[in-house]
Amino acid sequence: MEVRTRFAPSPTGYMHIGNLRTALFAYLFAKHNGGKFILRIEDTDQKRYVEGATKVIYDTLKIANLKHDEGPDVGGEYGPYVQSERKEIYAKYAHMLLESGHAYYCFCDEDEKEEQGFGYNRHCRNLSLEEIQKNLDEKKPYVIRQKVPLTGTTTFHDEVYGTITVENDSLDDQVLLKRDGMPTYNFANVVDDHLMNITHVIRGKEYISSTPKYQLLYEAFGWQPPKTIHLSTIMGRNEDGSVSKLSKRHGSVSFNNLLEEGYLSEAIVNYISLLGWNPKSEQELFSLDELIQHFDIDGIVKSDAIFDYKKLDWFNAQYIQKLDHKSFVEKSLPYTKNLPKFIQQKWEFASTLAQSRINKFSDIQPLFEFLDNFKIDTNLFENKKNKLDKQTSLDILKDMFPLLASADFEVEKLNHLLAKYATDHEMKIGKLMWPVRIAVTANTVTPGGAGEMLYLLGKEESILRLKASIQRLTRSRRKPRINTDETKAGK
RNA sequence: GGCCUUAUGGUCAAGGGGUUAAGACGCCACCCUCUCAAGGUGGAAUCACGAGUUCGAAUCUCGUUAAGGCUACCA
Repeated sequence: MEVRTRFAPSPTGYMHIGNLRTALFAYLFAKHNGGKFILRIEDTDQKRYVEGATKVIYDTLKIANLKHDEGPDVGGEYGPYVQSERKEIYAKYAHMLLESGHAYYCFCDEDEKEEQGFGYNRHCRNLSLEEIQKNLDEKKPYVIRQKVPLTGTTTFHDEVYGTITVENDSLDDQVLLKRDGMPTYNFANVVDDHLMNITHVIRGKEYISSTPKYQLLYEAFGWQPPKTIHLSTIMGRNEDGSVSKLSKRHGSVSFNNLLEEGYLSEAIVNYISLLGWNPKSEQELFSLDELIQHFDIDGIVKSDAIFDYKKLDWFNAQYIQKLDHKSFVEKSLPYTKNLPKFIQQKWEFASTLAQSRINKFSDIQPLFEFLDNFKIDTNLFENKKNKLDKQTSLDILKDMFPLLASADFEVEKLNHLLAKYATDHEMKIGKLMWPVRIAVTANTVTPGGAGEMLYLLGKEESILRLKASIQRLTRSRRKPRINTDETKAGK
């Protein structure tokens, strides 16, 4: 039999990363088994209708490369694939249950509950035919509830959690059809999964508790229930150390936000594929095709996983480094808008410095923006490793200055010039590069070496900064003369 | 509260009676190096607790604890 899985999101307007992971696993399982992956929109809650929300779902699947074989937008022989368009179907099946005694009309108010807090008090469970008819004639609003057995147990088998049995008296008479005639998720999902020939239901484990009720529904209809594969929850670490379901307070949790921050879709997919599943090998970097090839229920982990942004960063950095120059420039360009002009103009070059230095594209801004603020601190010229103090730095810079002033500002030429100067003067390369780099950037930490920084700043600006540094160095040397005498005396 | 589920380093996790308890991220150190990255090498760090079964338990059983979920006319 052909494997058919489905992804059944409700259109909320954004795609939670946990949801995307469910879609991924459903897709991978179907494709690994040469089956079909179906998209169904679960929009039975009309109060929560969000404009444009289905588009978010289509876009997400498209960007993540999870191509569905059937769905509202691509069609298929089991449509319609939007639940709000299937209203009559659910009504029909609900009435079948009514007739077979597995469901009943309930005319209670919406807030009718039992005092102890456990579910509905079953007030309407045993209404006489006359009472029901009377209420119906009076056009009293009603819902249809599932008539769950009061005794016995219900058992189902989950492909990852194993066999689970519950007492029927712990199950409530859940609503199947709402007052507005729409089905609840709990009912619609059973009807649709059957009608759409779904063979494997893959969903979050928060549905485990409801599965016995679905099981009862399948039995009432005389249907063969699909196999279930429940997935652990993706959690987030709270500030106080506790964990809870991944939500906004933990960071970006929607696929879109992550994309905006500059994570690559492939990296996100790769990372979340390893959350709750392991390939039983040491491989960690997987393309989607490789994921399809290796995916296996055996590797699904039962315990919850905490989303680790640091590890996502690592995956993303791996994917970024693999990008060829052209695509890196292309993808990174939108993140350079607020950078100083001179860097934007030289982005072709600056991007090569960025590529190995960022985890995500939004790291670009902080990487380069400091270059716009030039505030020299003469202490930065002191560097023990290169045996540099202010005086030697000044000497080097002054000596070097005319050479740079007449130099051709190309990276290779600059680096060559600098290197040649060092060897000519029997100087360690670092001893020369350090003061030059500091002199033009006013920073000890820069995304590249002296040559790269000079080139990035351009000749005019570099010369200006060089002059300024020399001036400041000269002044700082003059003032505390008494102190510097010591070093001179030592020579 | 009731019911269901889960429990190996900080995180993802392998291992399902005998292992020096893999690997990855992160962290630390070193190497490379004009700084920062990248890359390389190495290191610290784990079986929630208590009983039981067994020659032997991270692994099987029971209990405890902790965490999460469900208990909606949400999904």
